[in-house]
Amino acid sequence: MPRWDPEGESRLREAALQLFLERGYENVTVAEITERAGLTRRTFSRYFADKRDVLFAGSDELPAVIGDRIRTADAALAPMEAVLAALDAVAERLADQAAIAARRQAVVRASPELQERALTKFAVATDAAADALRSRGVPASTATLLAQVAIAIFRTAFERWLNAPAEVSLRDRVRESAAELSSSFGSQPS
Amino acid sequence: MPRWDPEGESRLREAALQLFLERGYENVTVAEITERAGLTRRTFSRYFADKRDVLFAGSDELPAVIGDRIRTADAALAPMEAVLAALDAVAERLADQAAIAARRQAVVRASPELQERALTKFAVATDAAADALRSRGVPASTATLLAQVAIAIFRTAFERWLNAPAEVSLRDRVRESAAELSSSFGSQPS
DNA sequence: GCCGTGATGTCTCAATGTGACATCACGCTA
DNA sequence: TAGCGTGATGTCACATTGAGACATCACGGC
Repeated sequence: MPRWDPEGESRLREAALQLFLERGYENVTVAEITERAGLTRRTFSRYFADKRDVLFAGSDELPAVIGDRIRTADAALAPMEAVLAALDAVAERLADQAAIAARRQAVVRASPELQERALTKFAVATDAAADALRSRGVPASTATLLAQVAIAIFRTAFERWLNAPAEVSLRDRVRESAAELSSSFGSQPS
Repeated sequence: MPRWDPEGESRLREAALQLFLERGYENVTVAEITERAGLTRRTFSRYFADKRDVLFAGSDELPAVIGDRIRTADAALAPMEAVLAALDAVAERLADQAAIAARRQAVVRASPELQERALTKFAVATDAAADALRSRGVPASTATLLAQVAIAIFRTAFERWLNAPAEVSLRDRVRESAAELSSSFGSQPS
């Protein structure tokens, strides 16, 4: 491959992650990323919609996984049960990604712009879950509510897991968070 | 005021909302907004951090309201109860804003870029609620979880309310959504 | 051995966000 | 009443981004 390596996209992702870690997202220019990757600014735009997207490529499969699992879950399961089962599936997919996830999260945490994009990624997953719930017969706005709550549970679990990946599995963190929320509704003094 | 009316900011907001409704967010340029408002592009940047912000100005007080209410809620209330009480307060603040909110939501719904910013605004409210919960002694990650769920409840309630503002009050929609979620946890077959 | 296809480069432009500095109106003060 | 400082606005310039139009080059199939 004289003119270009076949890994243009992954080289761009890696170069971007490196530069972001070195100098911070806002202090890195697209031209610098492509320069390090040996490509051109125009080429960057062909792989990624915008500068932020270079960090989130690959996270587009999780929403599909969530939707599938919810749809194919045992029909006897209550909606929330089906959602939690789907989160288990996602947790297994991410089980070996702790290292990469931590590196990326460090970058995201330092940049409001990237946090904003991360929220849209969560929103895409939320929409996928909500759609799947509706196909199980859950009313539209109820489905959205449950989906949002599910993603909230997962985000909490994911964060706890990243803080100590070796101690408790992501899967167990999901169950822990769900149980915690459930008990917040159950024990209501007054 | 010969050279400039004192209402520069509000004129910009109104001009922007009009133009967005007329031609869609992406097809409107900052220069056009300022032109309609009788100002300059540079002045726009002094009022709003970026083009999206012109739609969300004024929504910065709600997080403070939420935080205050959670902090000042009866100390005997369970965390989730305190949060729901705070949502009641926000609901009352917005009770008479249905018309404006609907107009703005129409614009946001049509633009992914604006939806992204809307998510950030929700995130700010979430953070405020989480901080307040922590000051009540709720563990950090539990506080974040409950705050996210609270905002999810509110978003659901808000959407239902906008669909029929005259039928059920926003406050009652909040309670309705909360009860719905609670029962999703309560009735778990198998 | 040629050629189409696809990935990449080059050139160009509109739009955005921002820094530096000028300008103008207003209120205060002597 | 004149002058002055302050704050809001305008003017100019620049770096960066995202995208269209077109050229270029390598590879695989015929």
